[in-house]
Amino acid sequence: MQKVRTRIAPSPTGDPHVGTAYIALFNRCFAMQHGGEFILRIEDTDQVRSTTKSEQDILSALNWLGLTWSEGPDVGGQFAPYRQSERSALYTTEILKLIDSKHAFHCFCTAGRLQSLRAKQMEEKSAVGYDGHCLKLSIDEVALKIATGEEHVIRMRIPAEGDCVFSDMLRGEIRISWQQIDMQVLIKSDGLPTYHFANVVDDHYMQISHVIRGEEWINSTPKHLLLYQYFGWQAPIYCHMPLLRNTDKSKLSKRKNPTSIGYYRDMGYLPEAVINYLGMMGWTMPDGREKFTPQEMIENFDLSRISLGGPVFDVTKLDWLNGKYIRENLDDVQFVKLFAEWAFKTERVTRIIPLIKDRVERFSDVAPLAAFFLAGLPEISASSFEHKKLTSEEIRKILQFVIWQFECLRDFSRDEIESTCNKLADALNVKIRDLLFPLFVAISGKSASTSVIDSIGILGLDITRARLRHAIATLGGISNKESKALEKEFRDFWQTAEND
RNA sequence: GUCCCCUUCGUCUAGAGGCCUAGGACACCGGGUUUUCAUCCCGGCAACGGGGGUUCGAAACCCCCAGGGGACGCCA
Repeated sequence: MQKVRTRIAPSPTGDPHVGTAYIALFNRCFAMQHGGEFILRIEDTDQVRSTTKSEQDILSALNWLGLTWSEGPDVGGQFAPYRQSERSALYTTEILKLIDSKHAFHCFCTAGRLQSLRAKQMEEKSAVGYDGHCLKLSIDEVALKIATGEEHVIRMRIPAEGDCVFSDMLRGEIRISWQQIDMQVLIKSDGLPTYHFANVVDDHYMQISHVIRGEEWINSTPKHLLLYQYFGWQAPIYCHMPLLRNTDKSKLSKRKNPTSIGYYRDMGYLPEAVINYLGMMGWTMPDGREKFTPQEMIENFDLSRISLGGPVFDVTKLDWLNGKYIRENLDDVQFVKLFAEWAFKTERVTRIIPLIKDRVERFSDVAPLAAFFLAGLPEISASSFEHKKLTSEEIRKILQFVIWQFECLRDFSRDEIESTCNKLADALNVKIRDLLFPLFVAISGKSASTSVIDSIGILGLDITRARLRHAIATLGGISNKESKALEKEFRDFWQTAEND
């Protein structure tokens, strides 16, 4: 039997997501249960959004959780490189095969044409998708257009009729009509492959035996299978996991939940507890015990025990489990060590001390001044935000805009935070000190504290966002309707700011 | 809108046709231990989405409906 090889293939386009860790956990667990290999591949074919910082953050977050891999961009391996941006030559030779066999074709349609096509299809309520316009081009026409340097993409052909039938390890037979499948772009106009193409090529050459991924991929599986068929390769076995959910059952998102692994680290969760908690999303030990290690999970793993209902990521239960780990797994010596490592990282303390030094007359003043750097969410109430000029509504708006602005920052540095606040104060036509007032309360729990801008920089985006969101919730929250209006206003503001 | 997936307590789940009067855990409520609180222990509340079949028997199997979710990008 073929050796089991699974992978996690994150895209380095944002914060390390708990959903990535969740899927990684099950892939790794399955591979190790079968004495196979678990590998990590970076899918950075989106040149615009991929960043090396994000890649580093993702690797370190997965490492923090103990989700180690035996092959990856950092450790190498026999199928290196493990970063798609370094594998371009391979995609180029592979796409040629599909063009030769007429399974792929050049498409010169403009974005404008595709847009109006889609609009027309929507209006006629017919299926939305590429209409095969460039399929009619002769070989000579194509050659000419390429020779003149006309911008183009490469798409895959899709059968006109029939169904794609495949078997999912968890869900059994799934049948999707080819008419539902669009002629997917395989190579973008920048010459780089899309996810669908690179993913199939790499999974083949990296000898991936089982693809365990989120159920959001079910509908594109036919494309992937078809590519394997076009190439004459053996396809892996697919297994689509349920998606982690927000409390309202929608797909877990940072708008509604802390999704960044960094948040859980910065809040002082133990990696063992977080990974245990993820392991009980959709899966249970045969004997029903809830506290277990990754090793115990591997020893008892049974993929068929996965339940398919989308599990709600419920922080309350994670809190209980984390407390259980702290109480039961840490003796006092270990507690001291881990707590100190978490709280007193030299680099961090070095940044905090200058902020409080001028305010300290005795060392006994330090803890009250700096406590909020070591805390989770401050204890605040709506009355904490009472202000002589700003209404509660204005304050909620400020807080929300600040969150959205912070999320756009490339580099969450003190200076960027400051200029963001200044810009926002201008745009909202309030004084900077008034704009900052709700931030002081939200971040430190008090209207007076150390520089809130420096504090935010030290706390980092994950904790900052959680506190700002908590403040909004304390003020009664923002209704859906209100949120829509704010989003529109925010976009307008952003556009005018861009034009400056 | 079209297609696909899913559906047991508020939440995570057990359940592979009779062991189900549906079990455990979190949360919540009550009680006990504790100088207080927390921990810990004990107890309580609370669910098979609806309708049809199949069967001697359905939470479990089939069909329909409803609800939820996802996909429909030169993002992954």
